[in-house]
This record gives sequence, structure tokens and C-alpha cells, in this order.
Amino acid sequence: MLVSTKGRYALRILLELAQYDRGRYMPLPLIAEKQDISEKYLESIVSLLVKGGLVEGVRGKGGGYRLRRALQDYSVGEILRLTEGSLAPVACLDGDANVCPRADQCHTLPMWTKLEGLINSYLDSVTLEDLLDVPAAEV
Amino acid sequence: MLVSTKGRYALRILLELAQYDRGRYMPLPLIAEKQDISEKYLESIVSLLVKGGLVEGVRGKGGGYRLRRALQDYSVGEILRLTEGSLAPVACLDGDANVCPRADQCHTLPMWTKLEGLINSYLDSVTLEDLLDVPAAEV
DNA sequence: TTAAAACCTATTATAGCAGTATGTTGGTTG
DNA sequence: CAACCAACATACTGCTATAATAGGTTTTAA
Repeated sequence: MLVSTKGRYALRILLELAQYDRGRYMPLPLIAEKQDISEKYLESIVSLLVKGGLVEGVRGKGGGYRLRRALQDYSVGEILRLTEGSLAPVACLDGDANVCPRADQCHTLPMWTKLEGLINSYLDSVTLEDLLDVPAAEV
Repeated sequence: MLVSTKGRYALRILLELAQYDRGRYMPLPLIAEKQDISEKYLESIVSLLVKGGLVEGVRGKGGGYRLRRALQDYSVGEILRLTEGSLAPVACLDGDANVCPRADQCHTLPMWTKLEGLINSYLDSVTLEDLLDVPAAEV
């Protein structure tokens, strides 16, 4: 699977924050309840978003999480790469550690590279704003 | 990861067969040796290709495997869907069993569907012939 | 009749995903 | 200052799929 729950949940968290009163901080228990996802698991994901600078966290009573940017400044590609680590379709392209010894004689590498490019450029072209615009249940 | 070793090895097997004397049958031990992949693991993958009708297997001395079609009649998409089961980028789209209860209110589903379409149509557009045409180490 | 080869079934090792548990730090409010 | 809320941190667990491995049985040509 290219995108696991981690990335999908990250999107759901951000979309939830996007629909919350933008001036206030939304506490995690509320996000978890609304999205019906385990609070503890969510926590590990939000933490990635905070470290990545996508979201601001504030402690103590009245605290919670808040978006740091305008919706159109979040691309799905960025969000998924942050949470998933990479959107490489094959292990050969994942990180620079995996330099295949057969790379120079590989007939498929150019195809994988192109596919990775397609995936990234499509996901980079979609923003949180686009996602909210699309009425759910369209397809 | 969208495509595991199973799918990648399947492509390598087919490309190896493509470069072998097309009139003869290529025995598995030879494929394994040339591709430097465990013979036993390869076996389980070739077996998928035979069952899927992509490759013909003949037993006994002098036997082995042979392609059944012209190179341009094998699309990478078909090969990968056969060996991987599906090219769905997210679990939500994998099989009909995973109908998400939130599907009708999901803001991301249309995006995933479109991404799956992109992936499939690109991979369907590439054939074994294309792969062999491209000089390795191009990218 | 021997050897080469595909074919078949079961088992195992490993790793990553998904989730849980427990505790610590920081900030607000009565 | 005490209690509580909430983010932050770390460690652990169960599960599942991948990636193999092992040991056979059948088929066929020489």
C-alpha cells in the first residue's frame, strides 16, 4: 500500500482542524471523538505534524492544535511525504540507501522514476482547500 | 510500498524470458541464476504467471518457461495487478470488501480514486517491449 | 530408468503497521 | 497553591503481509 493509515489519518486531522473555529485550539480528545480514531494513535500522528511545522500545539487548559497556514498552502503531497516518509512506489527508490547494484542495467528503473514523478506531482497539485471544496460523495 | 518484490521480480522474469531464445523453454534454475534470485522464491512467482496465462510452463527434461504473447501485448499494469493483487494506493480502494462506512462523507476518496486511475493508466500504457527498448541506465 | 524440470503444500523469519500503556511537562483556573 | 487539562515523550505489544525456505510429487525427454 502506498499510503497507510498514518497518512490518511493525518489528512483527516488536518481537514478536521480546517473546519474548526480557526482562531481557537482544538484539543486532541475532540478530534479523536469526531473522527472516531483512537486518541493515543492520533497523538503519535499529530506529533509528526507539529514537528513538521504544519500544525501548532499549545499545552494546558484551553490548549490543543491549530493550523499554521492557509488551506491552499498545504499540499497533500507534503503532508503524505511527511507522515509516510516517502511516496516511492518501489523500494528501489526509497531513500538513497537503497542504491541497487543492478541499477545501471535495470530496464525498469526509468519507469519507476516516472511513476514516482507522476504520483508526487499529482499529490502536490492537490491542496487541503481543494479537498474541502469537493463535495464529499462526488465520484 | 505500492509494488513489492513479487511484482518487481515478475517483471524481471518476463524480461529475462523476452531476451531468451523465443522458440525454446527457459528452465527456472537458469532464470534464478541470471537474475540472482532464490530459485524457490521465483518458483512461487512464476506459478502466478502461469496461472494468469502470461507464461507457458512445460515439465520434464528440456522443459521450462516461455512467453505466450508478443512483447507489446504485455502491459506492466496487467503483470503487476496479477502478482500484487491490486495497485490501489490506499486500503479504502482495495477490493470491494473495504467499503468504508465514511465513504459518503469522505473528502479524500475522489482524490484516491483519481490517483489510482493515474497509476493504472500509466502502467497500462507501458509494455514489455517499451521496457526493453529503453536502454538501461537512461534516467 | 535416470535425471531434469515443473508443480504443489506447508512452514518460518522478519519487519512494519497499528495500536496501547504509562508517565512527564507545561499552562489555566478556582 | 492545588487541581485539572492538555500536549509531549517513551516504551511496549499484537498482528499481518512479505519474503523467503523446505521437502516433497508428478511429468517428460534422453
